[in-house]
Amino acid sequence: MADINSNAKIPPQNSGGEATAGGAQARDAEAAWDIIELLFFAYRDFVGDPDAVLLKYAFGRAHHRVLHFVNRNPGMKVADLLDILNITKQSLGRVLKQLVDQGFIVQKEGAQDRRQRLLFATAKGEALALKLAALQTERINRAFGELGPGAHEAARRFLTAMIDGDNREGVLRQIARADRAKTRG
Amino acid sequence: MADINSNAKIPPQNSGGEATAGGAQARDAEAAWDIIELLFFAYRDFVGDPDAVLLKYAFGRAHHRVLHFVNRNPGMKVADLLDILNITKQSLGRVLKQLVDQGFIVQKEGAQDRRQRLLFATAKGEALALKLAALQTERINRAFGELGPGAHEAARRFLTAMIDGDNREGVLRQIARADRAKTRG
DNA sequence: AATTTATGTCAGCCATATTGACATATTTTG
DNA sequence: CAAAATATGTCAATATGGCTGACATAAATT
Repeated sequence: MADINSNAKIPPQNSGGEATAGGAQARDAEAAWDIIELLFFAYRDFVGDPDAVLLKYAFGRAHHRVLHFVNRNPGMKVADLLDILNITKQSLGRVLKQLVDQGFIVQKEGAQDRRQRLLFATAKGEALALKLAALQTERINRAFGELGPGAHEAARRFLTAMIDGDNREGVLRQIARADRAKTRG
Repeated sequence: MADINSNAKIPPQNSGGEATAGGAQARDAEAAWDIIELLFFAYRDFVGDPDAVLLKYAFGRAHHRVLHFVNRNPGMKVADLLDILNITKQSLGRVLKQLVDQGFIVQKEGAQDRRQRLLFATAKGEALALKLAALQTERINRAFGELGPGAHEAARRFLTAMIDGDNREGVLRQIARADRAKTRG
């Protein structure tokens, strides 16, 4: 299980009588198969939502990731973005250049440190970022609507607990900071 | 936000005083930013676990996905796998061939329909699939351990609700069927 | 017998990632 | 101040995992 592409239907199974070729099954009883697979399918659908919109701009998911985090963290450094995305600067380079060239992101020289190229979403970039987030929010709110109250908090707690322990605080701080950044405006 | 690569630390933010280039923020108040980003980071760490193991076999996430579903659904048809992964047979071909050539998966002619090449994990393949699932299960169980009882059920409900409505039943059936398949052995 | 289905394969292309080397400007340090 | 470190960018080559289109084969269905 890893990242995924997009949607697909679960096909009818042939459930034939053939036995598995392997021998040793039984002690995988405790494996959390349900969560592993639900996470796979849920995430697949979740990231699939924006794809149609991105297609119209000839953008891929790489662009989405960059735009999302830049929009959420106005003035972030290139190095910070690289750390969040965990890609090389060469990989970021191409995608970022396209976003800048097409006016979705601007880079401004750092005030204290003029080597830095701080990243900002333009109005155009923010509009796209919000459109994409709205699609995903729609799915999330639909889910919370189906589940009872408290579902949001439960999901937040579950997802937080799934993050690497040594990184969790940083993530929470980052989310809180971004919230502030985007709320004050 | 979309699929991701692997781990990375959240860097300190420069939180500079620069204002965003865009103008319109404020009505994104209802966007579920927290869930969007938590899902991103949680999934990133979740799929990152197996990467180190896969590296030793010179396998990628594509191999993991194939091996996972074949192991969970012994005797599945190639066409079913294509539908679950939502890739083309040409894409599957390369990865599947490597798994077959290296003895992780075997293909058997269908009994009723001899055109079919039913897929089975070998003992070797199952061992690897279980090893990878164990890593992910470890993370999941750690999370459920931190949260109280009922966390498993809550997570299951949340993730299920996040799946496309028209696909949800199929996913649940698929998971249940796989559980049966691997339990009877 | 003709058609459809399940699968495989060849060939070429694209997006996104990688490593390594090197360049430039700026800040920090000895 | 000179040297070293840092932030960023860029060139080139390469790998992975997707894609489309075309075509092939065997077996099932009509």
